[in-house]
Amino acid sequence: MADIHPEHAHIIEQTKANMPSEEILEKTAEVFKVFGDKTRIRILSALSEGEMCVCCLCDLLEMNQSAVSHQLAVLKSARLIKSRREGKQIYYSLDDAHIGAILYTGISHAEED
Amino acid sequence: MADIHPEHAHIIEQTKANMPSEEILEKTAEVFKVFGDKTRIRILSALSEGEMCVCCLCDLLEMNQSAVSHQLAVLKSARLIKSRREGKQIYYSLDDAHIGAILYTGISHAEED
DNA sequence: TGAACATATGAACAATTGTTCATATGTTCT
DNA sequence: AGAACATATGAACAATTGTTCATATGTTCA
Repeated sequence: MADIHPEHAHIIEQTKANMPSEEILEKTAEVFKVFGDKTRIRILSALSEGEMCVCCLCDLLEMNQSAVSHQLAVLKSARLIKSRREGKQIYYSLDDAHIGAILYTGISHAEED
Repeated sequence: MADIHPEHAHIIEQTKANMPSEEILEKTAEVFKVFGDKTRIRILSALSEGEMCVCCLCDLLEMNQSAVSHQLAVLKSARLIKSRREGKQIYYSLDDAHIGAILYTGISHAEED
């Protein structure tokens, strides 16, 4: 590891002071981690069009019900989606508009170049 | 797996038609995956203040040089950061303004509630 | 109440990931 | 050219993750 040049010491302190807290950094990484899976992106993308029940998602994604439910649980515990029951079926939707915005930003970035 | 109700079939087709391509969905997940690590979020957060050399990052993050370089390589191959050499040192910075925007959106979300 | 349906959940396994250690590459200065 | 410095990279390992299979929970309807 190299010695720190005198003129760098100040920048390091400055940057350290401006960094979000460890707790926020941790939370931020956790949120992105949840977005960082193709199956979950597909679910979020579908839900960005409106609420949908589990069986529809299974059909849409062509995945078995267990795999879909597991990912819905991950998304829900991260508060990216919410659910409501209607009879036997459970409908999922994006938790708030913010989620759609994050998703859209990421998709836009991926669509470039 | 349940049968699809007739009124759902239409929604499924509609949603499927509006979904980004598999390639875009894949890319989107990959980008978020790179954002989904605390060390990398700390690096990106630091670089959002301006360019920084590797040894400064090591000092700032209190991590060894190898670990930092490995993560810089991940960030660079995902085109989230770029580098420039100045003598013996290599300075890293965010690849474009878009990256800062995505980071900021995630941090803002984490800061809520 | 019991059968059929819709969804959730636990265990297990392969695959992926982040860090460390050791070493290689590339630059500067004498 | 050789020494010192700054960074990159390969191998190895523990830890985490996504899916599958089997089964549990909760709801509706006869």
